[in-house]
Amino acid sequence: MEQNIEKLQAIVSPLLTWYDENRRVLPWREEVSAYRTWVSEIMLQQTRVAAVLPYFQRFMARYPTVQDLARGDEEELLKLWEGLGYYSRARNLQKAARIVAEDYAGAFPADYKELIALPGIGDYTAGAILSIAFGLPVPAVDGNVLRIASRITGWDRDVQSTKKEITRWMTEVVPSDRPGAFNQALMDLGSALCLPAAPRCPDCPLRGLCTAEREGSQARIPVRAPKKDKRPEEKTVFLLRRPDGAVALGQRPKTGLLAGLWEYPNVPGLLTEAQAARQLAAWGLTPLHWEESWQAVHIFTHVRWQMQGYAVLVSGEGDLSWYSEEQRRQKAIPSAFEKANRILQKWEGE
DNA sequence: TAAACGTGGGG
DNA sequence: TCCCCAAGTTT
Repeated sequence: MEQNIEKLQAIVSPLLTWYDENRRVLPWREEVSAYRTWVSEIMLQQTRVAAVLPYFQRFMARYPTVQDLARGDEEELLKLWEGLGYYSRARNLQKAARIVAEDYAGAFPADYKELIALPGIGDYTAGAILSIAFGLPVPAVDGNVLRIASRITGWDRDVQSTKKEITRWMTEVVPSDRPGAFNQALMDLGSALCLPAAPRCPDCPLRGLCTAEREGSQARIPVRAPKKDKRPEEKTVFLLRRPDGAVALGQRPKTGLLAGLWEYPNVPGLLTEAQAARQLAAWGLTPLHWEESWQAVHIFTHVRWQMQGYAVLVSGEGDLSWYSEEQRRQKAIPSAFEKANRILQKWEGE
């Protein structure tokens, strides 16, 4: 074990040197504060840097301070978050902002236990904020660190105990003079060179210090958990427009998948056009013109939606709720309904 | 502890 | 087209 810590200690200096020359220029690195580090880390959870960039910029323009976020409207926040996924992150972000604003007078606590008590902040994010924003020598063990540390040490045990073990090692290894740079260097190395499938070992500054590279075991380290099956779901989605331009939308339940976001009316199963016509009648609507139909698949982490879509011009109000273009602009509709969104955009452009 | 929780990009 | 993800946290 001690040997693994020594292997990791050996990478600190060459990694920092590499980082100083190769670090990515990122908006949350240009100007560092606990608030900005926190927001960026939440957005980056399970999300690529390129996807985060535009969201981060818009977010900071709209909510420059934690007080602005605390005072903000949740519906507007979700609209800003629309398309970024894992929407509970946005809700937790605001819950935490309100706690920081009220209980901490707007100043993030530089304390692991207090940070981790905030909604949405777990072990990794607390470590990232403490090291990057507060300069404290704390590890921030994410997927990159797991991958790099297990390869450096040649750790090929199953994934169960890996994170705890590597966190223990990294606690000893994080340099107290540049903890934030060290943690971010690991992220950049993991993103640029120490890739999951095809690591670019010949270009790596840690070549010669890496057990996996020496043994040629990069491909099987870290050991990955077996992938799980996705539950198939079939649904029929209705893009319904009235002659006055109003479109039917519904709000999803407050819990579960895409909680609280808006969606087009939909029912379980793949309906034929005749069945869809009966569904419209059941809602109390009269079809005036069947505009178009489509098929779409949307893959979530654990569910696969197979969708049949119908775009119909209808009359009546029925049991549904109708919204004008102005009202729709303020509602967050997830990417799962992209096809319908696109058709609607086309209509709005006409 | 394992499952739930999104999305867009790359191979 | 399909599979694999990417700076995890919550329950």
